[in-house]
Amino acid sequence: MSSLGGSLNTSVDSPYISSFTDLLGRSSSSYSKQEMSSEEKSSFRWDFSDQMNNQNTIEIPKYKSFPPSSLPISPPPVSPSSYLSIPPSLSPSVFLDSPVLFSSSNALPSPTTGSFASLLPKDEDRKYTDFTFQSQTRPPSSSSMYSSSAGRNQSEELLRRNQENGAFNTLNKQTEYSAVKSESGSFQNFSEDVSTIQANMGSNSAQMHYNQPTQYIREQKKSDDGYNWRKYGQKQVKGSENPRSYYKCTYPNCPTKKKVERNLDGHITEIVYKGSHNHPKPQSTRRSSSNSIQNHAYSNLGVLNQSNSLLENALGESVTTPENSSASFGDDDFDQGSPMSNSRDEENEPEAKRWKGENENETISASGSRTVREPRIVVQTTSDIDILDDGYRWRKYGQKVVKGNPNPRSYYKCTYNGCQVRKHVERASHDMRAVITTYEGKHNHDVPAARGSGSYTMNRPPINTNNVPTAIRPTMVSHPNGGMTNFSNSFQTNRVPGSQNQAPYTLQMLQDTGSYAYSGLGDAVGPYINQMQQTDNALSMAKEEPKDDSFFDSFLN
DNA sequence: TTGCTTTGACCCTGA
DNA sequence: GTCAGGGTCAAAGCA
Repeated sequence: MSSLGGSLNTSVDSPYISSFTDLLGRSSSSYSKQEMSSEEKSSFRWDFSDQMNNQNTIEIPKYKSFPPSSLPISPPPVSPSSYLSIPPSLSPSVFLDSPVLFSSSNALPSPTTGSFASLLPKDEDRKYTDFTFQSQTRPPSSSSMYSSSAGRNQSEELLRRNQENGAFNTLNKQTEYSAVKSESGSFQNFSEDVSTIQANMGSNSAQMHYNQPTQYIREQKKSDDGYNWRKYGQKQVKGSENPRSYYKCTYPNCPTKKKVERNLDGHITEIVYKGSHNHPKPQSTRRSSSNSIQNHAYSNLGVLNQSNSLLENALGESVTTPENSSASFGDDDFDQGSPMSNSRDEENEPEAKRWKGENENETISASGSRTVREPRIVVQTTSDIDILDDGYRWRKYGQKVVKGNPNPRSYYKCTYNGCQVRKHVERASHDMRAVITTYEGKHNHDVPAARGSGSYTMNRPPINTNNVPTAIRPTMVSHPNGGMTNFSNSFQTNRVPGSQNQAPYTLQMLQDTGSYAYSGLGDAVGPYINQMQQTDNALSMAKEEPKDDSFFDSFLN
């Protein structure tokens, strides 16, 4: 869809265009994508900036209008000034930060992240045998964002240099993680795709998946998540044909439990962890009883985040944004093996209360302190809540289908170090466009500075100068700090609620700053832009390699 | 014998 | 108080 140079078009073929347009001001239009004329598509594509100003002059389908299979997958003639361009120096991490990277032509995105809850294959049967970091056997595809192998070669060289320079300190960690994930039999695809993106992004981290020593893979084959589990129950839960199995950590006095749902094929459809391990990961090579299931609910996202770190390391960049510091799969974090250990300390707090707590609004920290959270419920009848995010960084840590709503409820926690705020998001059962967001707790920090703002020091080529200094930060629908606020579909030059330090987000920032664009725009626009781009890629992926929805589902868990 | 899974019953919680 | 649903227990069976 885009050139090797890193330009990413904002083709309207992305379903998120609609959302973005909603964000830009459309409030109620909702004709299908198929109804969009080519002129409109072209208009939006080539005059994106104009659309920013003429918010009400174009109707864009809502998010449900997913692109047809006839998406253009061959690289279009790229005019860097014509598309919403992202310079090649853009940190690929932004592409890894949103699960929308993996899109589906027939799946609804996550209400919050835009992630597609079900896409990638989840084929346990494949397990280890077909996992390899070396398998970039898929020929360059026109559906890839970029198709040049030259960029990859260059990336390899850069990667090698970075490794020599010690910039790949976390490589092994990543390898371990990836290998672990491979046990689901599906991670290879993810790795490939990420790598493809990275390579195509011109990143020197492109080969990180391909160059990793296989010894780590073998090591990881020895165990699952490293802990030993004992199944203590199984139930057929209502509303799902999938039996749910209950596991306990076999370590003495370890309170950790997990419940696993499998579909009829035996594939994991959901894993929910309860509590955290109070012990180091057993060194035993004995396989755990949970049959090679990983910490899907936590590590799946972690791989994205750690990929970020790897990319950044590979790029030799210093990325110190709160998200990266808290959400990246850190180093020893994952080694702890705890389902909750993929982040910082606050992540390690017992989750017993949250699994099925006496009080859903109460959590008990490891030290015994209790945190009572006040739930807030906001019904958002927007087309896509992804764009209407609240400016904070959220990391998905779970997902489940709750009674009364066939739509899965996505669970997120604030990635800010020490912040206890959580939220869960679900689409209303009666209206898929309505999203119910429940916040728990209050942020103990401002809206985090936009990722990369001031942190990315990449050289960026000048790009589109057709700047439109229109603030594209949407009015927040709700805010954990300030409670609910009225939602407006109009763009405003407003500051992020709760933050006094952030400058208004402007499209100019987006266009001028290149890689800053994503970060500078914060969560509101960045993810959207990510989505636009990633969706293009993801859709191409989906077209190229039909994937089992379930894996992606687990990936998001 | 040990450790694990299976499975029906029981308990708890919330509506 | 009743009922439904989810989580847990524990006996039985299996490897």
